[in-house]
Amino acid sequence: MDLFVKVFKALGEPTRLKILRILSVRPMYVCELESVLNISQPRISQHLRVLKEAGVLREAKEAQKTFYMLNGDIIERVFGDFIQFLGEDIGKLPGFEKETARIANLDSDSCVQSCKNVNSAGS
Amino acid sequence: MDLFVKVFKALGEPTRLKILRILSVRPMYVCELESVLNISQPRISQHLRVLKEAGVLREAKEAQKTFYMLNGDIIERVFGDFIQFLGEDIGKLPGFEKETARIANLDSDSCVQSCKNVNSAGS
DNA sequence: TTATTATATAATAATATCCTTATATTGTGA
DNA sequence: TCACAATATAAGGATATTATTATATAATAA
Repeated sequence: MDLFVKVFKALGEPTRLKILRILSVRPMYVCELESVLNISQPRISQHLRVLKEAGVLREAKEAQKTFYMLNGDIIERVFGDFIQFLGEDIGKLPGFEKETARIANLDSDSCVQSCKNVNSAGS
Repeated sequence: MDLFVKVFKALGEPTRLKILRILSVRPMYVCELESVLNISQPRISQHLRVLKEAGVLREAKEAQKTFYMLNGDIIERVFGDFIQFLGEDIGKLPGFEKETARIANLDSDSCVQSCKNVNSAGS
């Protein structure tokens, strides 16, 4: 799930989406992105790092320059995995053990805050 | 593009992803989510609002209760639209006019900051 | 009407994100 | 080596997000 969060967080920012869209035209150097986007170089570098760390971009160093490109069809794959994640039997998902158990225990009284536990206190 | 940002931002948060995953088992009342997730009610309500405003969830009021459910296959549709957005001819995208023009003007000197403009200043 | 249930909203503090300015790093050519 | 080009990183302030606590709203039942 952490990967989903990371990727969606990376995509959920307008400047990064613009960078992605530009790089989907063709791979570019940072300095080219700077010309195209007309925003500051550190700002671009920082966003590129987030996208790279999410696995969405790859980089290729060429002398002083760095070439950035979309990382294959990773976005499609993550999207597919996410749809699958939503459709999967929740009992099979790691990290949802407690939730699965609590869903199984949901009964019609689940929403009644009143004296549910008072009587079971025994005396 | 704003819609993409809104949806990805909504998905890019662990608690909201958990809520989504739980609601993909079946629609639930807020109080049921509270039992299942074991987190505070305001926290759940606030996340539900974000998801609803992104269009990912729908709600149905039933007396005092509110029933929340996944909004059909909107996620799949947004994902599909986004892949299409990335593949589209950038010249056809609203909001990318300037970038399109600047890409067209990129030349081999695009990365040379030096005296590009000095000579053209005329004298 | 009054109390209670279910939910939403408001206010606040803690944390995270984003952008800018400044500086560091690394490679290249003079 | 020295200067510079290209990029990355660091530090700072401004803003946004998240979670908590407290309160408001709205429906229902007594």
